[in-house]
Amino acid sequence: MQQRIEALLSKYGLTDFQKLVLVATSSIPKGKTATYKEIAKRIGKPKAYRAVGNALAANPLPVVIPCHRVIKSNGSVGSYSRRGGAAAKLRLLKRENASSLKGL
DNA sequence: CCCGATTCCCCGC
DNA sequence: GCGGGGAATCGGG
Repeated sequence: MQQRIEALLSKYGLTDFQKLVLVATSSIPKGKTATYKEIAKRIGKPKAYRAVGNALAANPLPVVIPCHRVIKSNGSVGSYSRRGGAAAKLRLLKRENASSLKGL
């Protein structure tokens, strides 16, 4: 479970906050998406939405952590690993979960 | 010290 | 009611 992820992240040299965010992200239910704020709230820092994005940006396990499932509060995908990646992320979400996206 | 995958509030029309 | 801009906030290098 997520516990496995935390142990894995530990060897990546990440901090507690990083691991916390990544684990919370990996815990996102299938067929659904979570907002940065939701993740921040989940880890106990509802105001750390920005830090949450930072943690996801350092996500060393993109195969275990569906960072593409994490979007903005207004329904937009926000950004991704690199510029323009948002389009791929949106496409991925539509193909994987078809969640409540904004619609481009 | 500065920046970053964000969010919310206020103002104007 | 809608759109745009600025400030606030948290952590990491």
